[in-house]
Amino acid sequence: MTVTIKDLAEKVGVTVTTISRVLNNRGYISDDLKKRVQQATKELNYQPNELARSLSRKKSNIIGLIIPDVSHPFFAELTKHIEYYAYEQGYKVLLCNSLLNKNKEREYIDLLKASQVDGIIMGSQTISVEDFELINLPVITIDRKISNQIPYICSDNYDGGKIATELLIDKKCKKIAHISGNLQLNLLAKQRHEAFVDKVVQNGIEYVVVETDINGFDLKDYEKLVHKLFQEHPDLDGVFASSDMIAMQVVNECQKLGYRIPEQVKVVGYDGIAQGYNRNYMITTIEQPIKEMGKLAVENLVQQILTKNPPMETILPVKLLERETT
Amino acid sequence: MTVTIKDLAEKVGVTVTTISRVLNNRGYISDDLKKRVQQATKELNYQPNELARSLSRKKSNIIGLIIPDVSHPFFAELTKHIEYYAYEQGYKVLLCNSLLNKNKEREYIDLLKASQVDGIIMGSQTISVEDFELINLPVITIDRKISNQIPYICSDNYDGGKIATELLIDKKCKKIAHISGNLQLNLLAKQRHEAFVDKVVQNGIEYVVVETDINGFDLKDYEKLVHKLFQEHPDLDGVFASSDMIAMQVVNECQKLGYRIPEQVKVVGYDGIAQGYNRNYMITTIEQPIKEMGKLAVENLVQQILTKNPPMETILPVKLLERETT
DNA sequence: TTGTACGCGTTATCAT
DNA sequence: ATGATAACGCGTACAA
Repeated sequence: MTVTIKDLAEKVGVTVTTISRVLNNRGYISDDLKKRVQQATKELNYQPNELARSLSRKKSNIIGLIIPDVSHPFFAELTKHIEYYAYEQGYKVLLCNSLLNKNKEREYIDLLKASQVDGIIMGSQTISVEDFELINLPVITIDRKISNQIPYICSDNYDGGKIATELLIDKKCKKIAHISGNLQLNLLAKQRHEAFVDKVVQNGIEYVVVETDINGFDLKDYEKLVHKLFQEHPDLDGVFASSDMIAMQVVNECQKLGYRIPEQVKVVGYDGIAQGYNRNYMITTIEQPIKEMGKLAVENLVQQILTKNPPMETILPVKLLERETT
Repeated sequence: MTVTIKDLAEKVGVTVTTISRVLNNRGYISDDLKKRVQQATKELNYQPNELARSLSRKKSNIIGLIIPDVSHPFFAELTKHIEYYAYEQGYKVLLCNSLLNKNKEREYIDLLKASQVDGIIMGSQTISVEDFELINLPVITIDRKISNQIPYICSDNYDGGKIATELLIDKKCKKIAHISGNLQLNLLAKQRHEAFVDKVVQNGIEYVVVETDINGFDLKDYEKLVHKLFQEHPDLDGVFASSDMIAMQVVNECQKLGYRIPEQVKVVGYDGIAQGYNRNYMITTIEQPIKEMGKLAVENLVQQILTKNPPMETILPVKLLERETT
């Protein structure tokens, strides 16, 4: 049924070796032969079996992408760009949603290794550092520094937190809340929190910090969190949310409560998702260079795969997008 | 370096055949041996090579997912559920964004075949019917009927269009616009358009139809389209948009123009994306059962792979979510 | 410029 | 209950 390199060889009247050579452009081959092979390839509709190739070459040209959840807009966009650049470099991407579930994450890592992927991009982060170091495969993490052995890529979280907080302070906010991602996950994103605290303390501003649940991105949880925040602190006049999704909830809650934005309450989000939910909302935000992050993640990983030595640390600049909520 | 089944066999003191048997639970094996193998597997940290397995078995347990763009919230969510159910059934998913580019789509199809995927879920749809039938692999399409040979899955587009249009008519709209997806793509989604036209004509309502560009989901294009629509038809009092993304643009444009919603203009969207951009926007919408679609797509495809005969046609019901824009 | 023969890691068929 | 060996489809020293 399936036509193999043998059939091709027979048809052309040479051996498989020669065919393989032609197909991979290795060594010397006569132009005449080249054409005959191409011809036969068309006629038989031959397609090389990548599985067999990978097995023989010990290289699958597949990279694994582990993220918490593609349906989160930040990761959706990141995934899009990763896929794009991976394809450009000749790699396929195997998509893995960990759902921030430790077991699924670990299982996926094993599965990826068993599948002989050439490398892994980790945008998820629940397993321990030790588990991580057992991976024994090219890996790059997004927004998390695991150890000195594993390259990571992130945007300048501290700077982002600083810019956001300073903006609110400049705009005369007197009591500012920071809604942070979960801090136990030990992401670099927690530097946004650090910058926030540094700035409000430096300026002697009253502040409050709350953090989201460790289990992911449930909008309803955000809703509750925000609701509770304003119940306990009705006098807030500034909010720095650690994602645009959260910021949207803040805007909604304020509308419900009848607080005018930006007159009474100012809101700054984070991420700057291009597909524009946020853009529609016109929320002031700190934009991460998601496309660039995806691109560099792929490039760094490919470098590792080719046993070059890519940078261990890649920190990309963020940008303030001031819109209608400040 | 890498430990293979041979190493295991040596260590345990049997042949690879026996090991393979134990690993795959085939035939009779003594309990004692079972334990020794498990023991050795742990000690050597052995992991079967899925590539070799797939090659030998002629089954990769990989399914290809071709969609226009994961960063579009509808597909992001669909992808999430597809990945979830695929994983549950023991399949990995290879992610392919066609970006609605005919060539990339075709290249990806070839790549997937070469990679020996067991089947393909097609959420993208630019290539021709003939090209499609050449695929010669289990395939299921989302929202497109290709031929009588290829199963498809969709929600009830006609009903959705009907419900949306009727709602606007019931609410006394006198001039209604429908912003449709591109009709040349020949998606089943065009039935929304058909239902719209049927209903407005039946009721003698003034109407106008515009359709989006064929090249994808650029928000800026939506913006222009909507802007132009209201320029040419400032007297619109109802809009049925074929996606929530577009509906959001309509809401924005109305705000810019100072049209009050829902008093002066009523808006109905489509999709009902759970992650809630729309939910935040509180746009009345027709909800597609995205999770169910993902689940059934995977199940149908797996059935095909196992050479059962799954249904050729799966049409799921939609639901009106009435919120604040009608 | 082309061919021979073996290896990649696993499964499957037939024996024993 | 376990083993020997071919097969899966391709790549690659080494030869010729």
